[in-house]
Amino acid sequence: MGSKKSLKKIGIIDCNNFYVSCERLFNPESIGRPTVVLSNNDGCVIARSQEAKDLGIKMGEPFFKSRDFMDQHKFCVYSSNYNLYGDMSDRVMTLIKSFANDIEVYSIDESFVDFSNIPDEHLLDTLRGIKNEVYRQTGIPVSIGVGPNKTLAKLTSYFAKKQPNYNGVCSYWDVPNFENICYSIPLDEVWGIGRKWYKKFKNIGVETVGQFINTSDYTVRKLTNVNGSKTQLELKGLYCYQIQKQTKLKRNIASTRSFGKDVTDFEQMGEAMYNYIVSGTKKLNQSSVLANKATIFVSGNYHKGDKYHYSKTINLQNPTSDSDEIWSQIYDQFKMICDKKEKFKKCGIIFNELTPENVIQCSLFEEEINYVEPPVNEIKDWEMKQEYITQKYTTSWADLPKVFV
DNA sequence: TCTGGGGTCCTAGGACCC
DNA sequence: TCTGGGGTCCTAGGACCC
Repeated sequence: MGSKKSLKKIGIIDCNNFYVSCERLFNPESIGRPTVVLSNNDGCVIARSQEAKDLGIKMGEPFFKSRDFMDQHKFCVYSSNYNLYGDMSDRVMTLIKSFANDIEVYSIDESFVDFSNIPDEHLLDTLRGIKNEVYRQTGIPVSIGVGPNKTLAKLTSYFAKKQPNYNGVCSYWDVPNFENICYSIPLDEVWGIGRKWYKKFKNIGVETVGQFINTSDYTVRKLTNVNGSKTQLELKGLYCYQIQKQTKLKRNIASTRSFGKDVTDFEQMGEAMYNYIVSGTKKLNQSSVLANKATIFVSGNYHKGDKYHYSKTINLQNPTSDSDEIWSQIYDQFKMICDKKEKFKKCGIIFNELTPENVIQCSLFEEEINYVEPPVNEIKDWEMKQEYITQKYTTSWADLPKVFV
């Protein structure tokens, strides 16, 4: 037990069924009923309550396919409301930060926390305390896993959720026979092993975490990349992925969207793209950065077999967040990639090589930009669908009820 | 006329994550 | 009829240079 002292104790705190939990705070009628939250365009299911999971609703399932089933079972269905989730996330993360210094906000509903300074004998009590306090102050239930590194923390939180007796808090060092249990955990439950890699390993007879750990590093490296190797090392107990205490500057900012319907008209494509440029530049401004490059793309309806995707990266003449400047500079290339097909389902723009806007850049040769008129069009096939949005409560935080106190 | 290797940079595409 | 959006990182391959 003494050797444990030298190890890191890395925790993962994640919110259970986060979007559903947020909706339930303001729509209490959904508590106890199967509940789902839909993606943009009400396209597919991106969050499920436990009741929905128990009824067999899968993550990413197309909504139209299970709509009738959901009606029959009296589901509560919500279009996604990212303002609400973002606000709730801030509250939860701020609270967690008040308990621990070294925290990495990893996603909207998860953070890694370094608990290394907490004595072994107090670890579980501390974690339970955090779980209870987050629930008491925000109404959001969380699960916590802790282990010697991020990968094992994640795997441990899988236990915390799966096994009711852990009550949402689980330590790697308290799981009896962890090594043996690994032979009953499917490899794709591991953080860092996705669908494609799982398939590759399955093909060579490696299907469980235990088997993966015992696969030669040569094979792992051959079937994956350096990150696959790191994942294997972490499962063996080594520490490879650091906690990022400082939030890193974003490297890219994107604005992309699927259309409500297929779009065939170049004018409409142009209008959609221009709109995404405008909303993308708003994000640039919010982050106080300018873009040096822009990648534009158009693609077909993947699910209908139109698997084409054309993209082009454009070097912008000056670092900029001006939508008309950007529109003018991408226009020719955009027309070119649109000419390759006549039917599209999606397009977007990704800004790359971002620089802080307060750093003034002087270019030696100020080139003239040939401005292109922004498009105007009446018909908007590309606009998205949102039938189940609940707008309330997101604008006024003073009205936020303190539930579940 | 024929023949090379090594380096950088860029981009597209593919894997992963939530 | 109807299948998300926004990120990160890695790698292969082409262009170009010496």
